[in-house]
Amino acid sequence: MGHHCCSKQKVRRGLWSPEEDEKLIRHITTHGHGCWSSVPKLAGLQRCGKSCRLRWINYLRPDLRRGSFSEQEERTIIDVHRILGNRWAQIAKHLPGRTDNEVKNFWNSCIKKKLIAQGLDPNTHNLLKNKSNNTSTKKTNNIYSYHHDSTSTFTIDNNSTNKEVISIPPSFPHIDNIITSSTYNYTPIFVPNIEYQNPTFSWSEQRNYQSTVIAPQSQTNALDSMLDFASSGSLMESATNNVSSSYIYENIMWHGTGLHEPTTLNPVNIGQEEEMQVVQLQGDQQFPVTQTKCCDDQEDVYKVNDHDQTVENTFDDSSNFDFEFMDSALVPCELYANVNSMDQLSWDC
DNA sequence: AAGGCCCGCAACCGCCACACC
DNA sequence: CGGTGTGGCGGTTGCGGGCCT
Repeated sequence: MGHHCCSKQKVRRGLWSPEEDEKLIRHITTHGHGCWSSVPKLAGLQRCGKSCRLRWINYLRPDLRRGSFSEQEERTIIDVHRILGNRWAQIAKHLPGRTDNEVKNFWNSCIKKKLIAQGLDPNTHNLLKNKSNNTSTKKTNNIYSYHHDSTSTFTIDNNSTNKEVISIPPSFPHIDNIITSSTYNYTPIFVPNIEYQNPTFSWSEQRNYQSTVIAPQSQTNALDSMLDFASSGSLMESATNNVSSSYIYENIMWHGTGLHEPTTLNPVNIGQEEEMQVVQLQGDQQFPVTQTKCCDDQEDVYKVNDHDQTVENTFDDSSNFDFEFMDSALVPCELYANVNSMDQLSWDC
């Protein structure tokens, strides 16, 4: 087996010795790699060209950044992965000095587990759904996870037989204003100086019910309300949720955080429409968005009322996503870090 | 101390896209 | 236009070190 370039040769396999590394470095720094298939012969190595290339790119390159990933890098990986999926090479481009292999390994060994522990599907970044107890009503399929900052998480499975409480915040700020609409303030995280030649509208994600839950002081115990919800499957939410998401609109990637105002949190209300306002902060235009959540396991349909036009998009995972644009639109983590992270759900006092 | 197990990471494998002939 | 070689990428494997019993 093996690659075409090394099928005829007797090649070494396995870990590289320091001597082999030295030969490869010496050859490439003096001659460049040129055609990789000729590198082994020219460098005096009994390796296949492909192996040489991999060793250089992933390990020997002088511009590599070694060591553990910073929190900022981790955040960047999660955020970009949310949009691009397992496109490790593309993700690595946003992390200077990191290789696709490194990012992939870090994802598989670390981030993946963290997301699962947070109740998130590492593939979709959506809330994990409990498929094991698929009974007649939809509500038994849903797990709602509530997060507050990064220090604690508690998960409520609305089967009510599985309530795991890891920690509960000791107190909650008071909320005075009770309004019924949801307002999302979107800020562009990348504003290219281009004309809108090819308007796109792509949600990278929507996550309705993963949010910070802030109970009013009048509510003696937030946990009680959560457990009410868990047991009944329905609860008039006496809380204000921070919600964040991002999407692409008119070739601009927008990141939004906002308040999902008190509403009915009810897993059986799937199919009902939920209105939200998208407010463009740089400019005067507003884009009202109607978001319709369809049944489980079906596509979500989003209607965008853009000015006087209505654009309708149907999404199946990220299949309609403008990958090419994303590659150019996403910025390195140093610049990216000054916007609120999509997952950063902090107490809003 | 030794054996088993787990896990991170380097390396490999297989596939695809593209260039060239 | 098809065959071949090469680069690139994502998925997977397996080595080896650390930890536990």
